[in-house]
Amino acid sequence: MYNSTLENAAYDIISVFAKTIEMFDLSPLEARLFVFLYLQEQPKTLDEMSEALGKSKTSISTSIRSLSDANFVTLVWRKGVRKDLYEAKYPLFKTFMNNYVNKWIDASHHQKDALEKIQKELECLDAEQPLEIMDSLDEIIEFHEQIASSFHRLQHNQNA
Amino acid sequence: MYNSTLENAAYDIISVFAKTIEMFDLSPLEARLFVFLYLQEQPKTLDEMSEALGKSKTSISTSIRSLSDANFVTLVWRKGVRKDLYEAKYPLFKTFMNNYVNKWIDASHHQKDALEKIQKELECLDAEQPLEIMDSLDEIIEFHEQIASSFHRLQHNQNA
DNA sequence: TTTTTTGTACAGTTTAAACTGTATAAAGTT
DNA sequence: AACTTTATACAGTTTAAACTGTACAAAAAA
Repeated sequence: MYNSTLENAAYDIISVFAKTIEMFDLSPLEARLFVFLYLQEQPKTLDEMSEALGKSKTSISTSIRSLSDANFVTLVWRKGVRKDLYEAKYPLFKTFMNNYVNKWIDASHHQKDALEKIQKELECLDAEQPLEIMDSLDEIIEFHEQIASSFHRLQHNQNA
Repeated sequence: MYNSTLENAAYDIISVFAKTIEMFDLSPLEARLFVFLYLQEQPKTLDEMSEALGKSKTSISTSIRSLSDANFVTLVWRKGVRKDLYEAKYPLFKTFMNNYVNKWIDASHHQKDALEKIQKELECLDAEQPLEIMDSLDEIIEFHEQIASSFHRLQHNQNA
């Protein structure tokens, strides 16, 4: 009875916290998986995660790979243990916020470049008549600069 | 030929810019729709948007409603015109960043409340043995506080 | 080398999201 | 009041995402 309440609490924490983690652009399973690992004392194997979350091993494998690629979890070696062991990266805030902010900055730079390329092509056209679209394009490019600089600032303030 | 190049440019701008707008949690159609309106001088009707984007009127109707609910577009009245006319909200950055930051702040507060409720319930249990999960829960709650305060700061710095 | 263990590729299934077309209610026009 | 016009509710279809199970390749154990 006591344990059951405790397990319920763990389950509730996973459910709530996973919702937050999803906001960092992780799929529901990736989010649950990360949170599960975060709450565990010891690194876990694919089979343990599969068992604990009630999902197929394949599903866990693909999800844990995404998490690993994004650097939210790390593979851990233990002598004598053949299976892959994964654990959640620490600390929470730095790990997620850095990743997230970088994604925004990279994306806004990339998009801005694409827009400036279009802008150059438009300038090469008949420059006589003033094109309203050029003004919009300026605004849109500035919008991307504002995004980049905002998230840049967020990254700096992060430790404050 | 000239017009065609210009139209291509407009199409490219819509495609690129819409990708950015999608990052603010808008669906692909919602994003294209907003960008289309943004590039137009005059407010547009459902039929015009449907025609321009090659989507059904129903689809436009539901998407424009979402945009309107989120305050990214506004209904405009013109005397003599019976159809609903929509235009994009200005300015870009303020409109989207405010909305986005508020979504994060609201969500992190809401999630934090849910976690603190779980925390209280856990405290009411047998408080004798130190539960590791309580420590994790503290960290997780702090994580939510850090999210809220970061985005709060982002909102303030926004005008700088 | 043969056998076992472990992670992942791949094909197929289930589930959910996006979209369409018809029907209808509400409002405008005659 | 009868007739149009316009937006949306709803049911059904298409498209994409999530997930599963079998099969297999790489590595370890025998």
